[in-house]
Amino acid sequence: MPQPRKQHLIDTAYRLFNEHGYHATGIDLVLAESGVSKATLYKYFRSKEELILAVLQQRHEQQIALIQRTMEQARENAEPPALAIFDALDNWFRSEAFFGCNFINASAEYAQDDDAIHQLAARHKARVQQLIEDNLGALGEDKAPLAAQLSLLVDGAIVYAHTRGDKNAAKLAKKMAARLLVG
Amino acid sequence: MPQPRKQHLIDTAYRLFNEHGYHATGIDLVLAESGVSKATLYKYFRSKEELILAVLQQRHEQQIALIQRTMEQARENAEPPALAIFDALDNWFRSEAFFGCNFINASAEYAQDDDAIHQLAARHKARVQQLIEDNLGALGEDKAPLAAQLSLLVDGAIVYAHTRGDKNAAKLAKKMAARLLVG
DNA sequence: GCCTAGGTGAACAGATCTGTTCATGTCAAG
DNA sequence: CTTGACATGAACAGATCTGTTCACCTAGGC
Repeated sequence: MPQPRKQHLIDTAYRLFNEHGYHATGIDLVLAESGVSKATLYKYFRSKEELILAVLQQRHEQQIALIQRTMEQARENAEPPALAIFDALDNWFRSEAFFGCNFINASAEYAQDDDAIHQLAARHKARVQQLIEDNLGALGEDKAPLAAQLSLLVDGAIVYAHTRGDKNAAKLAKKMAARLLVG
Repeated sequence: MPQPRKQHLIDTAYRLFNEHGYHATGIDLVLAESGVSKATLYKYFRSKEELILAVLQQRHEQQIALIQRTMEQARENAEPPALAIFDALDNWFRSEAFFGCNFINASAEYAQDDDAIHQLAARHKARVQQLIEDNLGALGEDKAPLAAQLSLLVDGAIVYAHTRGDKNAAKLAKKMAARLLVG
């Protein structure tokens, strides 16, 4: 087993950061909830910031994989891949563990754009947007701005759902996305 | 002069909360930057949370007033008031002091939906959406979902601009909004 | 001059934060 | 049985946090 405790720390921290935010979640709480000792945490991570970055990095990879799977499945069903993202959002909003997007929330807490955490969030969003663009199919040469608009809709839906506690945000955004795709 | 120090505390705290976030901004920093003593702060506010709520409440009133003014001016110029909001966003994104929306950021840091700060943010967003709905003009009976969609676009533009540092988000959102309004 | 209201500055309490150190415990391989 | 790798628990340092208290100062009204 490769580093089971490191992984357990990341998973526990991920949950707590979501529920209570990054600054509000102390290292001691992560340790208590995970049952790992403080010395072990600081063996795997040089600082709390490094733990945060590891959590976001893992979440980044999971999200990208989920989006790719969702789009692939949609293409098999002869549906527009870009629209399928909003169905995935809909599922997410209706799950118990929805406290907004990790990256948007991290951007909010680390608001300065030269902060490493803020920049990681920006890179994640750019990667998602690129993924959308790559899956637009044969839609003329204006793919880039269209992907940007769809990406903006994704962020809008997430924030709308979280701040207002309104789980219908994904459907709302999907209608707008569908309009964009018909040209 | 009615309570000039109280106002000064709110203004200073507003700036610092924006730049560094709510948890990351300590009371002591607000005091140092404002030049007010700690005893005075705790005379006007029973706790840090109350100061945060006062900052958000003031920001709420200012935002509502700005949106109303923007829409009124647009109507005088025979432009769609709902679209004018995105021009106001564009100005905001290009100003120096743009660190995202106070209410979205506060929602992110106080992620639990039963938190007083989270709820104040939700009420603000609902009020803005109501304002949009009231200014849709003669657009059939489906004003409510249209206002919700425009509100989602506003949030999307703000988050897009802040996380990615892309100031063109307002124009991107405005194009989508214009599409929605033509019916 | 005197009183009062409001503000300051500084000290203080008590909690909590990140990060370090180290003696002890455990367990598997040789 | 011994060794080594790994983890624990607890104490510790030092900073920082919110919130309280109080002696002092200052300015305006009488």
